[in-house]
Amino acid sequence: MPEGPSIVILKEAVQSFKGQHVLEVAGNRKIDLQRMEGQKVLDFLSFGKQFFIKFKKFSVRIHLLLFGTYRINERKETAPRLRLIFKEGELNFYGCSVQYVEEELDALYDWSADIMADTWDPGKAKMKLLKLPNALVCDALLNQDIFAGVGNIIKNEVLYRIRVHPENAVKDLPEEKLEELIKEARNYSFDFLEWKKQFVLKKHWLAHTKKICRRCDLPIKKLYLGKTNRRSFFCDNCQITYA
DNA sequence: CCGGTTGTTCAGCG
DNA sequence: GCGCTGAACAACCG
Repeated sequence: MPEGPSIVILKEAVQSFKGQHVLEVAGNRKIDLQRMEGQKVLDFLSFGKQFFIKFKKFSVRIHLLLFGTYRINERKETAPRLRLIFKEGELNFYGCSVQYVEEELDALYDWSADIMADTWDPGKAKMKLLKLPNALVCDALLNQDIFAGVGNIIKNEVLYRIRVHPENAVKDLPEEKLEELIKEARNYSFDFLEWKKQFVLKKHWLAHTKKICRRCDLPIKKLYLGKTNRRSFFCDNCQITYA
């Protein structure tokens, strides 16, 4: 479910509830869910992998983490963490983190760091990367302060596409390669979005979970790399180490 | 049926 | 106070 593009799909899918009042709230999250009852949904927003329901005096932040799911106008067997019932339809969230945010969202988030946002700022991403010269690129791509919304799949696919080995340090990449990384992080994320909508995302994976490199026919390596220690799938032969 | 994971936070420790 | 590690959470796929 939950890399940035999937949250964009969620946001688009709930737009019809915008402006509606919450008639009833349920859920097993042990915070004061009733606070939302009677409130009008002013907006639905996303920042990276986070989804927000904006009310007048507060917002609700939902993070689907690894396993979170949602249903719109239908229910799963399991108990929802949060259920919002509107005049016409309902919204159910399962297995996710649900928190209130009291602050203005604009004060908390740098929207230009959201890989999917219209306001995405590649120049700013480059500046942030240059401040982390020793970070491995596999970690840098997962850094939500720089690439909010990029997850492990996007990481692996971007590095494979631009033929960069995941263990390069940021400072070792030639400048144009660093810029290509930034550009492709966004570009692949939009491919992800389209493929996910068409239910053909997996079919398009070139590296993630793959065994053989389609370029050179040699085995794809699977290693847990970097401080993030996440699965990296890459081709030693095709993906360059610059150091 | 078990093992693994598209993610993050937090406690505990040195 | 720092970074690092492991646990915890949770649900579905192969």
